[in-house]
Amino acid sequence: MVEVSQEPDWSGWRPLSPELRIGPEILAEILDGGQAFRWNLQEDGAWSGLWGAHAARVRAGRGDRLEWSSPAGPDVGTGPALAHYLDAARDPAGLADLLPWRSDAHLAQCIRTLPGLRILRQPFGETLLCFLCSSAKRIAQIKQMAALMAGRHGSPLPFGAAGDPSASVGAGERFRSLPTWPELSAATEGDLRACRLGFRARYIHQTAAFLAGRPGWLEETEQLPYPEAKARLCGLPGVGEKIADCVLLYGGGRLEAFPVDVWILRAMATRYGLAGWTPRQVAHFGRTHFGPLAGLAQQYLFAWERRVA
DNA sequence: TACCAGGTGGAGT
DNA sequence: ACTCCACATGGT
Repeated sequence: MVEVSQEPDWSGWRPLSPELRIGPEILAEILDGGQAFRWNLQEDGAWSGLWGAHAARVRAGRGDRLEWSSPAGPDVGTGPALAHYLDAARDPAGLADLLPWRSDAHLAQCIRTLPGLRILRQPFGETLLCFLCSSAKRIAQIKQMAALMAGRHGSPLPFGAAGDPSASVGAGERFRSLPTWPELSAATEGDLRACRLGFRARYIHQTAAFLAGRPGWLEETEQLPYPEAKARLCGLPGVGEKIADCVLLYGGGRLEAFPVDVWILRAMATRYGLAGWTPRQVAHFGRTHFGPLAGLAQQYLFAWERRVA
C-alpha cells in the first residue's frame, strides 16, 4: 500500500473549555485578526497554529464550543497551554460587559457585531518579535515574515508533518517554532533581511544583541507594572509606544494597554470626532475613556474598522 | 504608477 | 516640542 496523504496525523477533536463559546467568525478574528501571526485556515475550516513549543488545531464546534486537537507526538501539555493561550479562565462569558458600552453607542455596536472577541496571552518574547515585524506591514505580510523566520531560524518541534501549504513548513517536515531571542542572536542581519524583514532586520538584530547580554531582562520586564514595563520595552531598538503596547496587551495580558495604529487613529477620527489628534493624544483619550480594559475596547474598534473598510 | 501597510528614529525647524 | 522623511517590501 502507498501512503498518499501528506497531512500530519492529528489526535481526535476534544472539548477545550465548556464555558467558552466562540463562533467561527469571531474565532477567525481572534486567531487571525492581528494579534497572532502563526494561525492558518485549513481546508476543513479548522485553524492550525503554533505558539511557543506548541502546535494545535482549533475549531468552533456545536453550540460554538471550542474543540482542539494536537499533532501526533509526545504529550507536551498542549491542552492546558491552549486554554492559557486563549485566556479561557478569565471570564469565559466575555469581559466586554465591563466596558463602557452603555455610554458609548459606537462601542456598543462593535461589541454586538463581534460577540466574544478576546485578547490572547501569547509568549512574551514571541510577541515582541512579531510586533517588531509589524511596522508599516499588512497582517498577511507579517505572517509571511514570521513563517520565514521560523523556517530558517526556529527549532523543529517534536511533532509530525504539516501539510498546510500556507504554513511555514512543507509536507514531510516538522513544525518549527519561532526563533527564540538567543536563537536570533546567532543570526546575522543579512540572514534576517533574507526573511523579507526589510529595515526591521536591523531592529531585530540589535534587539537580539541587547537581550543576549542581559539574561532574564525580558522575563523581568514582563513582571513589572505596566508603566515600567512599557518604558523598558520602549528602550529597545525599533520599539515605540505602539509596539510596546501591543507586546504588553497580546503577550503580557495587560488589558490597559491601548495600542494606537493607523486603524485606531482612523476610528477615533471618524467615530469619536478626534480628527487631527496625535497618536499620543488618542492613546490618552483611549485609556481614560475606556478604562482598565481599554486594550479590549481597542481590539473591538480595530476589528470593526477593518471589517467595514 | 502612486499609494498604503497594526511605526520608528533621526534630522531639521 | 513639532514636522518631515527614510527605512524594505509587497499588494492594489
